[in-house]
Amino acid sequence: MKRDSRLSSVLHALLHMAEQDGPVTSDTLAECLGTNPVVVRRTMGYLREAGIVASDRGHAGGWRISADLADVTLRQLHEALGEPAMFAIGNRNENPACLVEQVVNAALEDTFAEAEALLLERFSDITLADLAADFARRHAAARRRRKH
Amino acid sequence: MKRDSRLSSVLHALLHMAEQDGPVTSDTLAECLGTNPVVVRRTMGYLREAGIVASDRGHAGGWRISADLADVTLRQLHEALGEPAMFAIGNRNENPACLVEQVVNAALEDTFAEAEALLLERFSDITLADLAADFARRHAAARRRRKH
DNA sequence: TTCAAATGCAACATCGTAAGTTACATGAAA
DNA sequence: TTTCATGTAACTTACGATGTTGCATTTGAA
Repeated sequence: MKRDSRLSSVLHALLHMAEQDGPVTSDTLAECLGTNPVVVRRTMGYLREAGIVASDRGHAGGWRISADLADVTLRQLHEALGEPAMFAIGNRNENPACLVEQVVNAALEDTFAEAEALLLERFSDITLADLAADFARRHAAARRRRKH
Repeated sequence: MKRDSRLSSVLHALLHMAEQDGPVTSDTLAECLGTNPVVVRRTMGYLREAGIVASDRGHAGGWRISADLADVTLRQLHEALGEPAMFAIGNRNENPACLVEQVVNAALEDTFAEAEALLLERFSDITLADLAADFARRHAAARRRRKH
């Protein structure tokens, strides 16, 4: 299964942007992420539509976070990306005439719906500020280790 | 995302087999599932390795369930299929040097691990016998409706 | 014995989609 | 007016489940 890593990508990008003073260019972000600037623009474009980031063209342009870090949850980011499918496992046929298959679908759908609800709930609880704080903690710890 | 529907497929096949007296051929199952007999053999082969079904060659051959319906859980089937990835969303890079990305990965991994644990727990609770009973219930209800 | 019906399996083709790439237009600051 | 940046369309690539073809093998019945 090929996984959608856009949520991971935008989180990585946003935290780097949060560490930076001015705007960050697509080229810089692409280097951080190990990808192509066009891919960065394409993916960050979804966040711009959702009002989470802004982009400036021309000299000294690039990407900025246009929201409060404490207000942006993983769930919002997931929604901004178009709520891609969470699961790599699914029903063979979504609207079967076969009664047997309906039973199978119902059982799987119920189970996956419960798991998706849990995921969305956790996503709602995690903000960019939480992750930035986690980073700051680890960063300080790493610096202490280097001193010894 | 292209989803893995093998779990759905084998459940559908197993319930049809449970309704049947003798062995069921790959051709018959393929028709039920709307697919190709070779795909059926390939997928059911995993269940044979796990001891859940058996296959007979030659005349009057086909597939049989070789376990008690009440003993086979969705979790066992998932394991028999090689425990395919549950999620269509994942980290961009599994072993990043970047501390920022490590923080992102950890947050996502924790969340998805919790959801996966929930899924596996639910899968452990559902047996083929449960689904067969559910089918029998719906089947009877549908027959009653037709009488009116 | 022979034939037909079934699985076993290897090799290859198809398909869908995120990701990657190329090319060029557009806008903003020096 | 030149340079640096994004915006975007069009195309290619990568990948794995799924689909397909072909043939060997086994089994029961005529």
